[in-house]
Amino acid sequence: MAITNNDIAAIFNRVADLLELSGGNEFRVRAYRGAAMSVASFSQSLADIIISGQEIPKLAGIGKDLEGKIGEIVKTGKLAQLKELESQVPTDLIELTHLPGLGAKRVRLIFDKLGVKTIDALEKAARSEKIRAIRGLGEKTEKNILAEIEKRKGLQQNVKLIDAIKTAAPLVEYLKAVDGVMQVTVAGSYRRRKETVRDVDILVACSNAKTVMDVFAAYPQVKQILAKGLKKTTVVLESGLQVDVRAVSESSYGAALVYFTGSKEHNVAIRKIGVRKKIKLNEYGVFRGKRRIAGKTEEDVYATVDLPWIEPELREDRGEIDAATSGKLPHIIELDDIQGDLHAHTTTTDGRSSLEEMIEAAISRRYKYLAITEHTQHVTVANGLEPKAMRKRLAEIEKAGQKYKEITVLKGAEIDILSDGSLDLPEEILEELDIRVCAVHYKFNLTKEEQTSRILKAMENPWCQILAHPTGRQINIRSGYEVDLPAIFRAAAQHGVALECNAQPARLDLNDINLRAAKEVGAKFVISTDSHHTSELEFMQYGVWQARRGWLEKRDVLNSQSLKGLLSSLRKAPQAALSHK
DNA sequence: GCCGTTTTCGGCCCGACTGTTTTCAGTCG
Repeated sequence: MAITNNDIAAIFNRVADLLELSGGNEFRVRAYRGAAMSVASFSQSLADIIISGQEIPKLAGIGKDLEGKIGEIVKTGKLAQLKELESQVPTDLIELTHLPGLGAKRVRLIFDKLGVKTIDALEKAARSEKIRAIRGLGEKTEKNILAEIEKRKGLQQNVKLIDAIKTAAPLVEYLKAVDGVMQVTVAGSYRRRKETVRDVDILVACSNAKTVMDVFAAYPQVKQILAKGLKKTTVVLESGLQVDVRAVSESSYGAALVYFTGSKEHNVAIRKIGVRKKIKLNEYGVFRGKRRIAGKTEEDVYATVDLPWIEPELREDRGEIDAATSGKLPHIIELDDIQGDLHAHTTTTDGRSSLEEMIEAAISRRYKYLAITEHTQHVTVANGLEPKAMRKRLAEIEKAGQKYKEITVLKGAEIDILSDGSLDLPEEILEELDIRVCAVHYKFNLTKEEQTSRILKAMENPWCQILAHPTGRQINIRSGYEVDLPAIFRAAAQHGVALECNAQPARLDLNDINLRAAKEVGAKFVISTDSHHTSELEFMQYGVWQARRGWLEKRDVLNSQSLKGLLSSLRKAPQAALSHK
């Protein structure tokens, strides 16, 4: 089993956790965590690079020592240093540090004094009031520990971006109505458009921070106040979502926006540039000595470290700072670039809007084209169409399409990839289609090798033009099938099969890192909503956000082209079939 | 453990809030 970058990152993170618990040098701990980040966000497989005998490229935060350790992990699957640490520090303690309010120091302290290693033992110790007896801890800390253990039992997952947006919208309006409030922006991972968010960070520019804190804490949906100060308040809403509100003056708004948008790693990276230039960046501004030299806008703040403004979706410290320094930031795609949708269902299969309703909804979005892609027969749960019914449906789509001058309706199908890699439609029907979207819908539990060869076989089929939702994952529901994605991406580039960025907010498949990895090997993409209702055409925005996080530009995305451009860029249908058309 | 436009040694981003203790350490983002 090949070692993935994520495996290496997990080992480094575990080393960091154990080093921290053993009281090791905090900067050394940080070095391991930084290395883990660096490895995890690197788009090529380090194992592949090493096994093929190439040099490991220079990665940020990885020096000679850690490079050697990556080699050791790839070659042996293990790290001797980790084994050594595991024999010295009880590994159970790592889980305790994940409890909010408990870090390595306190976990170690409680372990040393009471021998507590597990959550259960911790709960017992807290209930019998043994925690408060430890010098440096107290009654409040003990109660907080119990509260956190209780909360854990009804564990809150990261929420999907769409749910965070729905929750935040009324709260933003509520805060905007407060006297003295000038601007309200949801920052954090929400503004970076991550597929899920752990909490919602709201930045308020105002002249009366204390009032804003009081009014926010009194928001009717607040279930619990976790912290409340003069500038910052943290609450949990009834929905379980955590919300932070931070208030600053208008003159600091740009600096605060940079700080509060993150990511943390991006901020650290630009602050380090600041340190080299003898300036200090914080949420109030940029300072040279005591003198404030910027802070009102984000552009001003970036300019002090000689960087152009960087799109929030790129702020992950995954190379955007180097790109910005060298003037090579990508011109990432925008919603307005999208000219049509290539994946949509209707009431004939598992959709909830009629063909005409879907077409009219696409027209109202000013699309130039819309592909109707009903399921094929194997997907029985979605009322997939047998060849005969599919042929009838294609005729209906063609006829309906002729009624509309503003848009071209493409006859498509979402063709099931069967377990042997063949396509779920006979050639004579494949030939009638304008667009062929292929996807896996069952047998998720094949081995990685079986699943990979199944999908590769489908991609080698000359009729396969688009691979839809390539991993099959659903956010917070299932992780997707095991498949060799780098091999899929290479095949996509080689055969000219476009990879779908599925815009369903629960799919967003491919994800950001995979989109970028596929782009780097030369693959092309489509962004499609997989709509089952007219209202879902709006999901295009989510797909575009994910694509932006994956550094995709207009030229990478085929449905940003005119109909003519799209059709000439999609993989060509087999010549033999075309010749007798 | 990494890193270098004052450096190969001596730094390593920066501030808010909490709880504890009485001036600050720990945690978090």
